[in-house]
Amino acid sequence: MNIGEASERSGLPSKTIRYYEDIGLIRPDRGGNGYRDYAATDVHKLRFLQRSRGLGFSVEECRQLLALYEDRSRASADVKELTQTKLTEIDRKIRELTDLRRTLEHLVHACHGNEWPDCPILDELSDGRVD
Amino acid sequence: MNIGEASERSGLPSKTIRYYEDIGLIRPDRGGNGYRDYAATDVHKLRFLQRSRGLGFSVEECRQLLALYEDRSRASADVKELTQTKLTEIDRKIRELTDLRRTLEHLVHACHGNEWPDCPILDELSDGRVD
DNA sequence: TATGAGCCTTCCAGCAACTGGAAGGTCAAG
DNA sequence: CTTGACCTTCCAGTTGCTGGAAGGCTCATA
Repeated sequence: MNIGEASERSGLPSKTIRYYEDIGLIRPDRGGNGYRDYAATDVHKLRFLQRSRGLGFSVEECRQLLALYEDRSRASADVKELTQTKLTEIDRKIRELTDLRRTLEHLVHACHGNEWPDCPILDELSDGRVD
Repeated sequence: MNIGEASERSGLPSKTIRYYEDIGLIRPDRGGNGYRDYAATDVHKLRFLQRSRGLGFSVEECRQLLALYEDRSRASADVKELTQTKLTEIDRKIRELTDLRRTLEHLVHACHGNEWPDCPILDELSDGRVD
């Protein structure tokens, strides 16, 4: 499939897809006409990249995450350790998003009319490190 | 408090804090010596920025989120709509992180030895849009 | 009072991760 | 066989920092 379709299916702009190829994240085939030719696997990877980038992982971190998929010997200790690190990061992100969500909801429902520093819910939010 | 302490308390490098001032996200006082002087409020905002940036919100989105806090008339329809939009985004991010987490765990526990395209768990992961 | 470490300041340059635009080749439809 | 929507490469610009130089401020210690 051409880059346009890959773009549509992955949710990434063509420009970005070419950029990801430049920096070695994906290696699509080329047709006789020089056009890039994407397989379903490539689209999976692109969608994966689209998501993990949007979740605040750097390109280098995404490269590591992709490597977890590509590594045939996933049982290795290295890979397990890396995965564990990433799982911890993901858990932290989920926690932070949940906090953020709670803050926003409370702001709308309970804090209307008050400015930030005076709002008790935001104090509560600050991870116990309020000072 | 000086920028160093604000940095320590917010988790943001001093460089980044000065940059956020450049682009108008925060406006600390200045002491007689020209040093920036951060209040507790500023640190709250900085910590908030540190988190939301790390969760994949753009600086402009963070500016909007901060505005939600600063807007004295939070009951307005505009603000409620913006908040709702952001809540939806946050929910999506949480869902995506949860998926990502599940994928990683499954990869370690169930898929060892197989390559990506053949792994049924990754098919299942692709949001029903596998093709 | 001076000297030095460790802050702080501004300014400018560079990097990461795109993003847009120009200039031109390919392809399917009419 | 042309028109329009694709595709290609290349180069320049933007965003969001990040590092370093050059110099000023502060405070402890000699």
